[in-house]
Amino acid sequence: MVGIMDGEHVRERIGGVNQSGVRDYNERLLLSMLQRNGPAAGGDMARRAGLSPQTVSVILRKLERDGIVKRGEPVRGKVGKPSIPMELNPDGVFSFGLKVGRRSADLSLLDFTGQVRKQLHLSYTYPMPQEVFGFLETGVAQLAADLDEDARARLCGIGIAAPFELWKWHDLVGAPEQDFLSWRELDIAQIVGQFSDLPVFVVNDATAACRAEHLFGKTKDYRDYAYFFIGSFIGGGVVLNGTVYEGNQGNAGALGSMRSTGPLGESRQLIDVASIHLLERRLVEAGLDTDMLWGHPQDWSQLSRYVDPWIGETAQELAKAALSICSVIDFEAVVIDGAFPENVREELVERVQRYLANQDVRGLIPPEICEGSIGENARSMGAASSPIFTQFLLNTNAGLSSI
Amino acid sequence: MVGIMDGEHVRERIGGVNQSGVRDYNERLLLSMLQRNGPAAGGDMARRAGLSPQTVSVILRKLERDGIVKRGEPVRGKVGKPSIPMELNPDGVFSFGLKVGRRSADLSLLDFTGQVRKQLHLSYTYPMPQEVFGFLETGVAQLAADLDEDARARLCGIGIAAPFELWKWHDLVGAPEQDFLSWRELDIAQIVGQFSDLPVFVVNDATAACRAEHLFGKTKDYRDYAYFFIGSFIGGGVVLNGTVYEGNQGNAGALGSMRSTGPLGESRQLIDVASIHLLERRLVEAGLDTDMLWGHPQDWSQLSRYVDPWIGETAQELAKAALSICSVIDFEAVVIDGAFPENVREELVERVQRYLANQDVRGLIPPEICEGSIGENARSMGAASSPIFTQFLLNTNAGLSSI
DNA sequence: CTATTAATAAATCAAGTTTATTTATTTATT
DNA sequence: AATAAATAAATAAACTTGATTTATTAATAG
Repeated sequence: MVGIMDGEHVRERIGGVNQSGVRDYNERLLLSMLQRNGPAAGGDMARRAGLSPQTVSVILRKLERDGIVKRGEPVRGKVGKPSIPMELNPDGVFSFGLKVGRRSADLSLLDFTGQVRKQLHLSYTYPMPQEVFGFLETGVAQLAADLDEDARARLCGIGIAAPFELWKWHDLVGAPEQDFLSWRELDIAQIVGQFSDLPVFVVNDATAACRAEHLFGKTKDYRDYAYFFIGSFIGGGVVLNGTVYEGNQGNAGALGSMRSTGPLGESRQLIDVASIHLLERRLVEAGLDTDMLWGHPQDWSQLSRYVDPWIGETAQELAKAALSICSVIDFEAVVIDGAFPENVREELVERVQRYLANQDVRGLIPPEICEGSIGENARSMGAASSPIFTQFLLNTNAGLSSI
Repeated sequence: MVGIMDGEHVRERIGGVNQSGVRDYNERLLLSMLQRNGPAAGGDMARRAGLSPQTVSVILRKLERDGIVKRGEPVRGKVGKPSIPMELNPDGVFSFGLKVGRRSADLSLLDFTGQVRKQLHLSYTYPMPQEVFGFLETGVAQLAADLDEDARARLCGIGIAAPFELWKWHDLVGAPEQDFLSWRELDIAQIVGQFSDLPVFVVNDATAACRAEHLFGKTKDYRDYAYFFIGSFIGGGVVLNGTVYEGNQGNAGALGSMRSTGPLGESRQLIDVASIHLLERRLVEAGLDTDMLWGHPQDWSQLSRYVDPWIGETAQELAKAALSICSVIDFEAVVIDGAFPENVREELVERVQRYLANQDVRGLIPPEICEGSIGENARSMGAASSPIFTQFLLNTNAGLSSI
């Protein structure tokens, strides 16, 4: 089995490959194919993977025995024996995902196919470790208690999505610097380890959202793309070679730090000119209630007087940033999502496309600009998908060398 | 054997792995270790690669039989049987590299260890296909004729480094648009195929330079870095996970297209503000002879009145670009090289470091800025290294799936 | 001479491939 | 409607490849 059952976690190897590495690779490959393209018969998968039908058969039967894939309905109507499509077993793997945000935290229980089975929510004025991890501890216990014994044994980890260097936020969120600095000293894995034996994965929040979009989103199947997630603060993620790329230091896709230039030629960062907190500030200045921004379901239609110009400015900045991004890596597309209503996303993407047409693209292959499809939940879903990805799916950026 | 001898070229596979894939991977891994870290004994390599000594022994003996590695002098002085370090056989593989530049083309014959064995040079006012490929054809014939039969059989390919969308250059180089457009229709592999059976690899020129630096340079062994090559026009390359990353569409590291902003807030590209052609133009405006820029060996000391301000402006732009680049991928370093004298490179790097200190690095891990070590020849050497890399070394970005 | 280490041969093990068989269908024929 | 032929899927058995384990030999320092 790929990982969880025998407690075999992620090893960082430098080097050579042996047969069990091959088996692990091929297992992950088949699971990734099912994850990405949906149910498929063994013979079909063999053809696509370039493996012999027998090999695929052996691997699939083992995965079936382990309960992480299951047989679908036989497909009749063609000559010959009907084919039996195999599919991921939704109940085969479960995972927790915690998103730590500017104003709230979400805890999701995800199944193997990316369905959010349960979700808990916590609001605050700003996040503090004790409260957040208290929420996580009780939440994990509560959600796990609702599962039957078999499902509980199939919990494969806890993913935690938080902004990079959260402790530097104190001025932005209005928290006392001294208190907030305690985030810095935190060993998250150690804290979580005190109340759970599940493996813990800490990820950048926007990278988590990117992973959710990549694994579970409806976006076209691009091999390489950059991803924006516009929340209180804008962030980004990067997909290379069909796999989310976190970066050697875990800080790839820090697109909020892209340089922009103000009207007076002064240097700014994207985070200062293309984030929802700008819109929020304008609402505050206008004496309006900012809770309208974060309602469930989200509806910004009452705010169009403030939202429309915000979309315009944000789109302009995103268009410029998109091209700089594509100078570094020749992404096929730039995908945009965020914690806003769908019609806002749609409008934003359309405007970016329009601005892009007027940019200087010498030396570049201009990317397609398209909408993400998950929205606000992307971060906690992406957090939860990290343990699943690491233990069951194929990282095409790591080769065999670091499985 | 990895490739050349049995004429087995690069296949793009999508999928699964079998035993021969494993063998190929491990062979490439051992060769890459020798390439990167120099001679090493089998046992030592086994330890580092995490393979059994036996496996390494078998592979090395085969590579030795094939003549691409050879035994070094036994190392005595330690207890036990002396170890026999293995090393790449310089005469084991040869490759041609053609650089097509703004004012000249270079053809290099490279050996397996990266030594330029022979080099030919062609100058022009601007490059035209017929002249360039004529030079390549006669040059390849001439250099091959100088080799003995065994060495000739070990030629593994022709790498060609040219700028992206060369045909769009006509206004920059002062060529008649109509003539120059013929570059566009060109099927380079087909043209070269008419006079040579060697496999042909076309690469972006700056990416080629980056590969030369990565394989043969003295730069510290960073896992991920961005690379600038400043020639007539500035270009870039990208190293991810210890391997040069060309990009899905072959246009990764198009750093010349990074956006910059002029004093009036107008949008410009790096290529317009950080290239040697700017310096050249100023020399022309001052009525000076631009040949001083391109002499061999290069000496710009007479030009300091023009060079110093150029360095300053270039450094400022590079510092800003470096941070945008590191927002996309969390590179450990930014390496700077170019077709200029070493003291210019040194000064430039120092200034970039100084400018970087004043930049807004919120949300980023600031990269180290350091000097490349190869200089002008990097592009043709890098071009020549492409066939060697593709056929003998390990692409850690491709996994096993696309070897 | 002994302890130690390097290199490699022989036997073993793991995983993919090839070939052959079984099974469930559809399609053609009677 | 009954039956045979063709086809395709799935899998079992034998085979092949390549890494690992264990044992042996070689060379050297002390």
